[in-house]
Formats: sequence, structure tokens, C-alpha cells
Amino acid sequence: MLSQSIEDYLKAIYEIESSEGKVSTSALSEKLGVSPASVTSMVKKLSERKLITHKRYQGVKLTPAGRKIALEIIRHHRLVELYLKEALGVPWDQVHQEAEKWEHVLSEDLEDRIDKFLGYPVTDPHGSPIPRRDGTMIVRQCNALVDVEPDTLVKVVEVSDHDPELLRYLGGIGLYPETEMTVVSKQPFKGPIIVELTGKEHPIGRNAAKYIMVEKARN
Amino acid sequence: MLSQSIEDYLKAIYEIESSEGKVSTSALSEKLGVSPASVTSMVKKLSERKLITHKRYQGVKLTPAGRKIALEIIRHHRLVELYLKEALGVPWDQVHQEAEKWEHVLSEDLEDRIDKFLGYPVTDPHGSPIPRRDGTMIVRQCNALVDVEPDTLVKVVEVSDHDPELLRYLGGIGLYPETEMTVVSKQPFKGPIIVELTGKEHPIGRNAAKYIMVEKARN
DNA sequence: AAAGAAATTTAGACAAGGCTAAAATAATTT
DNA sequence: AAATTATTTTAGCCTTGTCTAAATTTCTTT
Ligand SMILES: [Mn+2]
Ligand SMILES: [Mn+2]
Ligand SMILES: [Mn+2]
Ligand SMILES: [Mn+2]
Repeated sequence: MLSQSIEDYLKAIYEIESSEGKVSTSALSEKLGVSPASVTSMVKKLSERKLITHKRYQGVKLTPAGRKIALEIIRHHRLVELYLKEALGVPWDQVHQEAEKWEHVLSEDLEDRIDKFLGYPVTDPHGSPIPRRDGTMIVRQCNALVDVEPDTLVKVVEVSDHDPELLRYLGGIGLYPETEMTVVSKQPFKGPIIVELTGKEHPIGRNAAKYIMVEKARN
Repeated sequence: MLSQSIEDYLKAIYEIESSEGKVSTSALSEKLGVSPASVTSMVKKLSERKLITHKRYQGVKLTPAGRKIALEIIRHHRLVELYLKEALGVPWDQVHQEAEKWEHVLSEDLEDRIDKFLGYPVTDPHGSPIPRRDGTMIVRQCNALVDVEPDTLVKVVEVSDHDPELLRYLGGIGLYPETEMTVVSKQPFKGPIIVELTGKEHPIGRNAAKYIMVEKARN
């Protein structure tokens, strides 16, 4: 069995690898809320166990074995998020926090039962894809809302699950994965982006708009 | 937040206190699967935190604060056991093992949601009472099956959840909490106890019969 | 190209929670 | 009442995962 700490490191490395490409010590330090020195010592341990490769001063990379474990934990996380929402009615801004703990204690048997209960779902409540049992995951092609030109009809693909406050706001205006909306305008001087959905216009800050992934709606 | 270790110690102390009265270092050592020396050092820590009292060489006792926490964890454990059985169909011989891990990661909010989902239940799948939110618990008066005289009609109150194999056997013969059955005979030379339920007779070893709690059935 | 700044690693420490071996105390036999 | 045995505690060590401070390497600026 792997410790919770190791699982969290592998997951964090996977996520940074996906979004930034390169995984630096400082990025991990920030994401995990530990000192850079702590990261370095854990990195050493993970390399010894062949879960990552590490070139001194050059960042780390997951090995296939490490990636498999990362995806396994992410699968737990996302299945649990969806389960909590569907089965127990936990609001979508709270599921992430709970799943952070549950992901580490989910047995394979329970994972399968939850998967079956949910009808073998492919995305979590925030639109993130759920890795398959075999350690593969389909990544959907999409853009950050902040980069979309005005006057475009888009469909929400995925919303970051890390900021409960943002999620509550988005839930309040009815902005969920699969929702279609129109980007009306981008206010000048880094002002908010105005989107229209269900007939109303709503402002979304540039910063928030970095964490909302969309795709062009067909037609 | 208390560590998982501390929670497990408090729970173990509570359980030994209930069944044995006195809580010795060696009893804790055995129950938790750690060395007596480890128990002593944790006992020191728990006393410092005023969760237990300790007289050197004389065993430990929970303080009200310690008992409150123990019952909180036991509440988690039993709610989770029942939830896993009811909501996800986990067989009753496996729920204990899963609950051992989940009891430590259950938030108060989720505890309440599960409680509500289950309709505010009062016993777990093995017949053990579920402590209330306020830290009180109703203990039902009962006897071990091994002590019951032959020719008595009894109702099963509670079965120990620690041995999956026993639980599978009991499930196989339909012996669950609330089941009524007749103690037919006690075979000599510490032989098995024969009980009759649903028209058939079944042998139950003396040792197993220590872990099956029953009460006299009315009439 | 060199200096300064930033990022990373090393060194050394610490807290938690285990362990074994030895010492101290309590309980049981003789 | 001693002697023996069992239980409990102490002493000292280990692993995991963290920290701070200092040293090293890389990046950026001049
Ligand atoms: Mn986590
Ligand atoms: Mn999510
Ligand atoms: Mn436990
Ligand atoms: Mn139980």
C-alpha cells in the first residue's frame, strides 16, 4: 500500500504535467502546500521507487507505473465526487473537499460498486473525465473561456473544482458542464467577460474565466 | 484534528471498557496489534491530553471527553457499515473492514446526510446500537448464546462483526439480528450448540456462541 | 560575461507512531 | 515469605514526512 502522501504527490505531478507540461519543484511545493525542501526529499523517494524520473534541477516526469497510480487516484476522486452529489445530494462546491479524503480509502470493490451505481459515468460533476479502470482517460479538446472571442456560442466542458466560491457563483447563474451560452463581450482593461445564458447576462472575471473550459457549440 | 491512531486507541479503549471492565496495556496491545511498549507511550500522550486517566501499572479509563470522541468514531463506523450495506449492497461480512477506514474520514455534514438517508437508524447490520449525535448510546440488555439453557426461544440481538467467516456462516443459515430461534441442545464435551431456525437445525460452536448475543423472546 | 536573483538541493532537526531489549513492578507459586 | 512468572514501563532506535537555514545550480539582467 502507498501512503496518502505518495498518492497525493503522484496526483499533483499528473495534474501539473497536464496543465503546465513541466513539473518543477516549486510548482509541486505550491500545489501541495509543503516546502520546496520537502518536495525534493519526496521526489528522491519516488524516483527510487521508479514512479517518477528526476533530472536534478530540471523537474520530474511520471513513469508509466507512476501515471497508472495517479490515474487510479484521480478515478477514485472523480467517482466519489459524482457519487456524493448523486447519491447523497452534496452540493457541487463541496464534493471536492470530501473526495480529497475519500480517494485514499476507497477499495477496489467499492470503486466498482459506485461505478455500477452511477451507470459507468464518464465525467464528474465539474465535467472532468473519469479515468477508466485500465488507467486510460479520454481528454476532451477545449479552450479556456478567457481566450474565446466575443459573439461566440460555446458549450461548457469543464470547470475547475478547486474554488468553492466560484462554483457557488457559477451554480447560481446556472453555468454547469454541458450548458450552452454566448460570450457577449470582453470588457476592456482586463474587465469581466459577459456571457448570456437562460436569457440573462452575467459577468465573469478574467481570472475565473481561466478556469472555465469551453468548446465551440455546433451551429 | 485527531490522528487516526488516536481515534483507534480511544475506540479500542471504549470497547474493552465495555466488555472487560478493566483496560490493561496488554489488552490494548492485542486488540490494536501493536507492542505493549507502543501502547504505554500512546497512553502517556492520551493522558496528557486528558482523554484518558492512567494509574501506572493499573490500566486506563476514558474521561468524559475521551468517551465522547470514542462514541463519535463508533457512530461513524456503524453508520457507514449500515450505509454500505443498504446503499451499495456490500455484504455484511465485509462492511466492518471498509468502515474501519471510512470512520476516520467522515465529515459531520456527510454523517448527517447518511443518517438521514438511512432514516435515523438505531442499529448497524450486526445489531450493535448506533451512538447518537450527542454522544449517548442505548445499550440493550442481552446474554451470550453460549450461556443460554437448552429449550429456550431467543431473539438474536447482536453478532460480533470481527470475523467475516463467522458472519458468512451465520448469514448462510439465516441468523441475523432480530431473528428468533430455539436453542435445541448443547452437545457435551464443549460440543456445539444446536439451534433451530426456519425449521432447520444448525450447529454453532461454543466459541462462536460467545459472540452471538441474544435475549429471551417474549412467549 | 559577470553579477544578481530565483529555484533547487543538502544538511540537520523534529514530531508521530511504531519497534526491541532491558528494567521495574505486580501477581502467582512454591 | 521467597521465588518465579507475567505485565508494564523505560530507554533507545527507526521510518515517514515535514520544517528551516545554508549551499548549490540555473536563469535573468545588465
Ligand atoms: Mn488527497
Ligand atoms: Mn472534480
Ligand atoms: Mn479505524
Ligand atoms: Mn458492526
